[in-house]
Amino acid sequence: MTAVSFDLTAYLPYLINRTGVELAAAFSREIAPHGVTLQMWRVLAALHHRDGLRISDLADLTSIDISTLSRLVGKMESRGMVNRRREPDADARVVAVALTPVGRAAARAIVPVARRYEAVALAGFTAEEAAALKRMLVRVYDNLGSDALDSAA
Amino acid sequence: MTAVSFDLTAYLPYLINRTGVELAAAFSREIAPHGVTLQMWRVLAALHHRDGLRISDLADLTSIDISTLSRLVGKMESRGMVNRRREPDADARVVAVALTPVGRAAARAIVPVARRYEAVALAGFTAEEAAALKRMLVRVYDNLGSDALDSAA
DNA sequence: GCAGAATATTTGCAAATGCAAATACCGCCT
DNA sequence: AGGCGGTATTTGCATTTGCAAATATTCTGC
Repeated sequence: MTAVSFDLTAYLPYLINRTGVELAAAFSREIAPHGVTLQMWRVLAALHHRDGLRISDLADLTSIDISTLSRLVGKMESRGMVNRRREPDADARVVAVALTPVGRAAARAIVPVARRYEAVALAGFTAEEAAALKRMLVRVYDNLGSDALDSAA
Repeated sequence: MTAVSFDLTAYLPYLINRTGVELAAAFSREIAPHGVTLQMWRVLAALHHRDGLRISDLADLTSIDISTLSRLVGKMESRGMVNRRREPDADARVVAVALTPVGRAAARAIVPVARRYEAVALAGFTAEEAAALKRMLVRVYDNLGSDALDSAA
């Protein structure tokens, strides 16, 4: 600490960022053998959770920028993991992204790895503690949603 | 949920990632007026916490890749926020990065914003809850450190 | 004291990223 | 019916990113 003393190691954004980065790096290594990048996994997981999502829904669910996602979906499509369709009888602006059998198989193959990985992250936690952690993360996320950033000095 | 049912919304890496991304995006907007990017703030915060760090220490503390950091420090140096020095009587491979008065002033100006921002993120939390959340994040981080990724199926 | 393994940082390069503009389409209002 | 503001996605473009190789320096064993 210099001057205005600011304890980084007790600063929530710092703790969340480093945990997220570490989690991402380690998990990327885990799934690399499956020929899938972390971002691709995020898309697969979202579609596994609920198939036929629109690009913008995927953006919400994966926290990936829409433009990046548009290109990523294109890449995944060319690899035969997903397909885009414009529903004929629906809003022609929206693109529904759906898993192909290949994509579904990849998702199914990775889900157990993801579960195991979560277990590693939560080693030593009781079910109660893990649930409490998750609830708190949801609360933090919700706090950020309602942009309460006004009380300027 | 499709087939193998995987509840994304209760999946820790998902919860952490989206919170981290949201936190980063919102905070970036907050500090943009200060002419500082989020990554620059991370470096400033690390140096404010402890000045004269080496590039590799900064990488540990900020979770930024070393090569990215090398370039970022260069940019910050050219903006007069930090300076690099090779200590004459020490290991000549290492570069110590130190805040300049300009960098220190920027850090001091942003610290209150950061504090306020943390308060927004933790709105509705008791001090006890906030501390519990932080402790758990540290535990998760530590769990990932000791690479316990072996129990292959 | 010196060759070779190890460590700290920088740099080359291709890929990923994100903002903003372009495109395509919807739907309301008159 | 027709224009206009709004929404979904894609694309242009400059920047950021990260891996791997290059560089510079230290350390170890002989």
